[in-house]
Amino acid sequence: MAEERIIVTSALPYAYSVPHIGNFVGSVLPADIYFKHLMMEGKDAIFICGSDQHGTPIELMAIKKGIEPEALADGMHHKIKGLFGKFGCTFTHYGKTHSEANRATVYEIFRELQRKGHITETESMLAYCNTDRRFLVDRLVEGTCPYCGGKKARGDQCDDCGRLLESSQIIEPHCTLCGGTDIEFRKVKNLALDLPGLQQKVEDYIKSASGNGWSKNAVHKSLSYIEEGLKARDITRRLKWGFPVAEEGYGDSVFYVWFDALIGYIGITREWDGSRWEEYWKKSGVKLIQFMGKDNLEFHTLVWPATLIGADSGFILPHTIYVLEYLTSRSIKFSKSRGVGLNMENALEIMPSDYWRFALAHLMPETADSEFSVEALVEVVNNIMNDKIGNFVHRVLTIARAHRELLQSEITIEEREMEEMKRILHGYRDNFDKIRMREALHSVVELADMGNALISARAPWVTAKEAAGNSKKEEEFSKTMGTLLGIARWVGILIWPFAPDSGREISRHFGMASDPKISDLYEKGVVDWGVELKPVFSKMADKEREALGAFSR
RNA sequence: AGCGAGGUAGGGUAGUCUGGAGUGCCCGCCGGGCUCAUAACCCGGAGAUCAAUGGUUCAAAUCCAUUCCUCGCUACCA
Repeated sequence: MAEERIIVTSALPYAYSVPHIGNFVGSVLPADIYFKHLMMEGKDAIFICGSDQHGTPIELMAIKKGIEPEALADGMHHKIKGLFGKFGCTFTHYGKTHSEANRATVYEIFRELQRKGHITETESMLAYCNTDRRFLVDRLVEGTCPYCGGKKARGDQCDDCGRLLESSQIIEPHCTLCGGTDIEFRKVKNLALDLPGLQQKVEDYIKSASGNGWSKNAVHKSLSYIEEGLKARDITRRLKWGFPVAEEGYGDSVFYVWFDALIGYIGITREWDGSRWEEYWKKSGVKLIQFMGKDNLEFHTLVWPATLIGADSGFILPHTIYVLEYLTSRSIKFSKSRGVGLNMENALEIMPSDYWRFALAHLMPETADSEFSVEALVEVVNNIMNDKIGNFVHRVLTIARAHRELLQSEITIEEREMEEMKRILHGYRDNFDKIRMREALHSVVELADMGNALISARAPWVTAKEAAGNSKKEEEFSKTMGTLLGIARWVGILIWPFAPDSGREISRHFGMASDPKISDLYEKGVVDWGVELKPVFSKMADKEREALGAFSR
């Protein structure tokens, strides 16, 4: 039987600012944990992610800084890529949307959509600044709000009354780029994806695919959009930064950022391996599993499948669309649009990446928004990760080292305990199958709980004292420690997707050098006495709490 | 406003699809144990009208209806 092949993706972070921890926990972290699990299971899988580089905000920022958008986007791309690396993320390829491979893919898919009649035109009024000689997106037009008279209304929304606006409604509009008032409104055309024409096929697809572990939110929301009726969605914009649209009448347009960002999943795979990418994207039976935050829902459940269905070029469709909810916080601020608050960069200055990975996985908003606070973080890090897991491993290894002469060279787990461990392992794998990673992590905690209970019940430190000249006690001690060391070894292996550095550190004590596999659980275990023993984790102290406190609201 | 998702001990969550004793987990609280370990660990206990109201049912946290509260989406943001 051919081995199942899997593509894991995370929503592409926008290369505008450093992602905050809410962004991280909402897509890249779950995707990375899930991918690591697949690696442990020995699956044929790749993990694709990268920078979403085009679009208005980056173009505007570049204008403001007086540099080329590409330079800006590439700079941020390298920074973000480096940060994910520091957080232990192991992409098969972390690419970017502004690449030749993606450009080629975008044009190919566009041509197919066009050839098959899925591209229509839309018309709208758009502000044009005669001074800057460019079109102005709504938010670049400011003036007086027609409803409340507020002076700082932007073309998309009035901050004073909160109403959504059209830039043409603004009274006395001026351009925020040059400050001038020489603005006129011109009728512009855009190319659009004919979603109404593809709606039926998308609906059929959602109904057949959503059984594959889609979140409730994703299914209900998508079907509700379909019930309302999909509208054509623009795929072009009057901007300079992006892939130019090589069509008559669209000389000053580029493809809209969402269009090439979604196609970016394919483009990035192609950038990774120009000859093998089709073995992933165009082979039936390949499972595409996509992670994203709920803000990205309809792009992935509706627009993206519609694009692939419409192009009809043999592309696979998403198997599982896994939509995470939000990490929210009343106490700590993190905002991407404003670029303030606790982001991935300053998080690392507070604690090592494993602490964040573990704690964020424990608080992961899988089924509902989850509340993030200093107290919640301290609780997970200090009580669960450190006291339960770290301390368990440490105390077992300490006892073992103190009475090394009483132990057999090979770790043997007692039968009854082995059954219990297998039960926990079954839960762990089962939860990963269902993509319930928070629950899977809980199985690791359960294993440590089991170990802590066993160590109390058996009190090996007592048996060790009684073992002098007593072969029965010696055997008892040796059996107990075999089981305890076995549990500690399992903890090191199973914690790896969540906290890879710590998992490896624990595993080193058991002579394991490379990244673990599930099959390693049943391999002969030994203890490497040569490895220096020190606590795996430490608690968050006042210093770390204060550092976090600096990001309080 | 419309559309989605939530509201379960003091706090945080799972359970809801497929109804069957309030069943589970983490913290906190109370009592006990242990001294191998990082002031850690183990055992036991108290604590919940499962948001509210009405309905279906032998039986409702779970199904239906209505109401209230929270979050998200409804952008020429991505």
